[in-house]
Amino acid sequence: MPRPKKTIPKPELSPLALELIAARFRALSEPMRLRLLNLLMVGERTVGQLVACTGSSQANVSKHLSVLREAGMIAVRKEGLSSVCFIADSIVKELCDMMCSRLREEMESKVQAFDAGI
Amino acid sequence: MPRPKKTIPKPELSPLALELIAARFRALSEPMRLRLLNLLMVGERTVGQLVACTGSSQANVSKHLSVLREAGMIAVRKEGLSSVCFIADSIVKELCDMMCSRLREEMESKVQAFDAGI
DNA sequence: GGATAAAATCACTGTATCGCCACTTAACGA
DNA sequence: TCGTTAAGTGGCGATACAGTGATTTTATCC
Repeated sequence: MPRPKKTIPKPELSPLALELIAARFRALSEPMRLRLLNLLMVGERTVGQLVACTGSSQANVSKHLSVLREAGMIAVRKEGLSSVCFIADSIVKELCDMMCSRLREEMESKVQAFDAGI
Repeated sequence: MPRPKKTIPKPELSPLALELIAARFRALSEPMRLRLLNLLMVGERTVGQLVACTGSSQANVSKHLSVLREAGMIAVRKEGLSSVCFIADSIVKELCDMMCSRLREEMESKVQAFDAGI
């Protein structure tokens, strides 16, 4: 058997699958959470550092981090009093880069259309 | 100049960029919209067909479609009385496939951990 | 023009969530 | 044990959004 994993025919996604996928996209659907992820892409940071970087309240940052944690996108390591956060899923960077470059493409094509006199 | 496009250093995303990226992920953050996109991946469909396939109300489907349209993910072509919807951005399939396979990986690894006796 | 069908839009309700404030919990040091 | 600091949690008000029903717009046919 050369192919132990059968390719999924994907006739239709189950309600559970839809909800799980939606939940992960939902975690990426808030600017503040994207900002936190963007900061964490540089390197791991404590919650306090993220609070300082964003200028938001500690409670708010903590809540957003827990959303990202439940979505499996970040993980937390305790170090003394601090909690060190880091990206736990490489898909985060891929997804954001993909979306970001796509937006850039679209905007540039709009500029071109504008310049072309449309 | 071999590199007319400078690579983006990405020190930090602007608030506008964050909002635009978040908005696109938000469009993918609802099960019903994912379901509509999933149906459209098979081929183009009229609004009425999508209403029939999903079993949801016409008003609801119409609203979700307009969200997807504003996000640039689908486009609509008028054909007589009907509006034919189709995927307008190939990134949709990429993003959903990526998320879907990642979820599958995670679940399978959980099953393995379970079988291993954790 | 009038009737009909398809889709969009409006008005409304219930629910979810963002941000803030206050409080609690957890971990370290004196 | 007490005090301090870091982070998590619960409550609250405002806002956003999903879903529904009713209405309006748009296009076709008679």
